Amino acid sequence: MPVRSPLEAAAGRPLYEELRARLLDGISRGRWRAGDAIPTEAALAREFTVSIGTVRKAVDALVAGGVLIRRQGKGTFVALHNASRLMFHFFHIVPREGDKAYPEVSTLDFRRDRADAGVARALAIPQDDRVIRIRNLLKLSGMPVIVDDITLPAGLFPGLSEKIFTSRDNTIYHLYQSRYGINVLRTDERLRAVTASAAHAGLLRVATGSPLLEVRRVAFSFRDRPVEARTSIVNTAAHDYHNTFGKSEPL
Amino acid sequence: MPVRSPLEAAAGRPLYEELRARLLDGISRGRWRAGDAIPTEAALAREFTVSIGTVRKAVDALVAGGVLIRRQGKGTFVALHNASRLMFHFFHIVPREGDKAYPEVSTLDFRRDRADAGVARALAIPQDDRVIRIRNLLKLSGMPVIVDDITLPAGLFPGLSEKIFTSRDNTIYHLYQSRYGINVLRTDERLRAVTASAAHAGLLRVATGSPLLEVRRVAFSFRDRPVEARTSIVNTAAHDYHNTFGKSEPL
DNA sequence: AAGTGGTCTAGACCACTAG
DNA sequence: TAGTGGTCTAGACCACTTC
Repeated sequence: MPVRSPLEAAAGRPLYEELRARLLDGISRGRWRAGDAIPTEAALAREFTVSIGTVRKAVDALVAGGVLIRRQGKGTFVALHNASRLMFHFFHIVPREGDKAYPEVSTLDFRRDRADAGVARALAIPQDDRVIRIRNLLKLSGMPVIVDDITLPAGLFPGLSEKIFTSRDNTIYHLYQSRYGINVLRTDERLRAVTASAAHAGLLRVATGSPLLEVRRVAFSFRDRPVEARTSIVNTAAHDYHNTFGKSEPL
Repeated sequence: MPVRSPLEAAAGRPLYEELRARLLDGISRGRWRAGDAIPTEAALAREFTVSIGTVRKAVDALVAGGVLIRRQGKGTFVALHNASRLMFHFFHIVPREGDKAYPEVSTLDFRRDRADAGVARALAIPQDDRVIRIRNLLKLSGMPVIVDDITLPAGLFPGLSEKIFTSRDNTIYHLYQSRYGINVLRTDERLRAVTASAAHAGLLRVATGSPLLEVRRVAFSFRDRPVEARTSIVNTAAHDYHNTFGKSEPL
């Protein structure tokens, strides 16, 4: 008799949907951690008493959502936030001419604070809850282009210090994932044009009042839980915010 | 003996990939037009001598790409550009507070011209090729918010006149599709912050030099053929460019 | 009742990875 | 060689739409 109850045809829900939810639950509860292999398709079929075709359909959905990664001949793994995945999915600033480049990040400020109304709403936490605020300067090809102001709910990142934050050998989202088990699956961004404040103008080496691009981003993890709020101020003199919609359909 | 040759296992390509390409080809060549039903899954399986499962996998891919739409009990149809699809996929300007609203469009200018270097590159046509230029003003809740400058390759839109353009009863992309068989499947957008020119300032009722958001979009049809270049100037005083990345994974 | 897409099964065989 | 995911088949049954 299996430890887990076999899937039940819960309320008209397809079996593969139910299985997908169970797998996602297993990941978010830590049964499998980022980088781990989940059981083989045959093993999952046995465990949940469904056919392999149904397992594949459930796994397909999670692969499409960026939660799992298949490697033929090796297994199916919980997605890791590596640098290239981040660049591809969540970093949208590119040179107007030339190729996409990796930013060089320096941390200007790291402090603990209380959530103001705006941040509290974005992160779905009570006002005055503890948060961590970080200011980063991002350079592209040596030129300062982006000022990031990041706000994290302190409760989700226990023990996070400036030293840990700045000594990471990888991206920020990788740190969230490897140290705190927080996988960023989705982001929501709102953009507007603003004029440079004196502080931003100084950091980005433009005149006060210059037009800059403001990107307000909220990052979400499993169950659409907000885990980071970020405001980026971008000098778009030589860079664009770039984006495509719809899949390319190679014939 | 079928009119079309049955699928051949072309060069290590999966059958469903080959079938997907054939279906896309049939659509882009007019075998089925927008709004038409394609043959039933059983009929396609017979025609191409594959199993229904393989047909479903090919159709799945085209549904995911927005080319086809399934309707249970009725059939599978070539996607139509209706207003809600457009709003959802290709219109990203939303009020900072409140719900997404449909824009009210008025055409300020309509003329024939020759492609300059920038437009020629964006549309992949020779410089000095004939193009159609259109300027639209978009109002949201009665306020002028966006100035659109649209450039179309004239060769793709024979006989398009200001009267036809402005008397349409639906969206612009719907006109492309219903009158010229051009389905917009993908867009590529680049954003930057600019300062308002005198002309834009007047149209958008802001001060000259105000920060505005510039969106440069190229729209692509089948085979990644560019069919429209558009520069939008947006007053982001009360509106945002809004965008999400990654799928939401409801548990 | 007939026809459509939607779900699910059980299994065969292939392509890739590792020891 | 053994084990993994990837492709493909043939069919059963269900849910929805239309007549």
